[in-house]
Amino acid sequence: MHSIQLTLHASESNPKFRRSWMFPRAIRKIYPWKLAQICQILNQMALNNWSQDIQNEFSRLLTAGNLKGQNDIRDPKSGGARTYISQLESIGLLYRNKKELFFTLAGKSLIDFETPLKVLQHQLLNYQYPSTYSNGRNVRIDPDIRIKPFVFVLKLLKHASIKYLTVDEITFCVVYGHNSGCEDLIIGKVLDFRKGNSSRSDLLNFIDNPLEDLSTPKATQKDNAKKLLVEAINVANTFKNYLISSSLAYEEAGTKNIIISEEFTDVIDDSILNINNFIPYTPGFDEKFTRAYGSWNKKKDTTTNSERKKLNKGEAIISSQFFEYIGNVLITESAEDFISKMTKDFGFNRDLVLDVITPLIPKSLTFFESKYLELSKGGVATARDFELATAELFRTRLGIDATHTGSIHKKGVGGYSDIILSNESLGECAIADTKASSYYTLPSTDYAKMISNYIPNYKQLGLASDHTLGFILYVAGGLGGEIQSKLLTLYKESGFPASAINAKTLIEVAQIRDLKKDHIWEKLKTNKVLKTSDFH
DNA sequence: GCCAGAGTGATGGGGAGTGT
DNA sequence: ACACTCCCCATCACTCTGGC
Repeated sequence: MHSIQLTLHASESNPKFRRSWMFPRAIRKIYPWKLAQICQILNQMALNNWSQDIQNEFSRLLTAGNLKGQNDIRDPKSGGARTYISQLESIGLLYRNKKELFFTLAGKSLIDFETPLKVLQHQLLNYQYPSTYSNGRNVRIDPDIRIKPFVFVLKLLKHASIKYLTVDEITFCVVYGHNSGCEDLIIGKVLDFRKGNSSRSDLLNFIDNPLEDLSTPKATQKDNAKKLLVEAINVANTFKNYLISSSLAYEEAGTKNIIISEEFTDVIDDSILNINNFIPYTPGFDEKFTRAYGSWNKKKDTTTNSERKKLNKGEAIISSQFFEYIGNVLITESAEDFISKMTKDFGFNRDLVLDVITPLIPKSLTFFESKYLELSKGGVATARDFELATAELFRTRLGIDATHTGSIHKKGVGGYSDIILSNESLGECAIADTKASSYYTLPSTDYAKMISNYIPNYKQLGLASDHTLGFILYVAGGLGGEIQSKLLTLYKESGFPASAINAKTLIEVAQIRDLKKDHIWEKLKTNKVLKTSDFH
């Protein structure tokens, strides 16, 4: 155990093993709703005899559901479907026993709408080598490599001298992340890379022994360092897409820099503390490993799962399309857009569509969470969608009247805030401004806009002219700096309570059951950066 | 031990999408 | 309009299995 470095050295030139990370890339953006979509389709198949025929049928269903391209299967023994299965297995949603497939508890939770984003985060934070996947015949990651890739990179992202990573820099992790002791080596390489203002074309210069370090058992051109490096960059790109899909990190607006998501600090820090706690893996006991890996909240889930209702082929397509829809659109009461798409484009009967989706609607918000977080940090590119989604969230999920005023043009000087909230029963309204920023500090220009434009102007909108102004609210992806004291100053100067809330908190509040509108309204007046616990 | 057929999933590339 | 990024997938090199 003390000789990890030595053992690695001994196998360094063993061409039987891969020396770098690998992830299945059937799909790279593994958004929770997308994984749920694939699991949903798979769940309609007969899983007790996973033959090539069933695999081809699975491929056809993926095509029918617009989940993959419209290509016909040319090779009768196509590995396409197997790559999807391998991917679901590698993140612990599925395990295999001889010719049968089974969902793990994590996999079941995903289809059952139980906190899908948390499930994915948990699975990635527990992703480890060695594993069933890393020991797989075509992967063959060196069994001495012992690391949790996602936790390792998140820890680097927290490092004071690193702070962000690009795909090029993540390639160093892919190639040299053999155990947690490799951190210093990688930090050194990243800093050297930055110091030289290097680009992708310089990357190979930072690989010590390209042909050995980049070697994989299946590479067809084992002596072509450039090709091998492209492959490692591809793995880094896949890794980045996995990580971003889980919302644990995000791409900084306008750059290619990957940055840690502050709002998930608690789960991330907990995983960093446990970075050296591995799930035991013994080659040959693959089912045992994956079931342990996939039992994400085992303590809670002791009930025997009742057999899920099998949907027919049409219903499975409607259902899986609906997962995609609710992953990308915050739906109101009726999902009319979706219904008309399914009737017009797919030719389904309206009643059938309603039958399938009606039970899914109440919990649909849990799938929109990752999209909302993405919008909340996207800068100018997503600012408008973030305004609209926030207004919709207030209206349909918090029961508070909200009007999107961000695009109303004001004659003369100044403008209006993004959203006006109103509460008839109290005779009050409120000004809300959204900021699609990951680190919003309420800068002085915004402060001035509030004082000199939004507050004096809002009554001209005629939406709430007879209402008194109850409070001012900022909604942003992330909040930081001196925002707390600035809110207090704003309150003192304007006379109106001023609060701020981040996107994650707002969407969590929207998921709390039985919150009364007036209760939320009062909490929004508390003059501070709000937390979910403030609303209970 | 040898062979043939079945199983496997990484590899490399076509091409859609995106930014400028 | 052009360059670049990166998504998704079918192929195919390799391994395994079982019959003799």
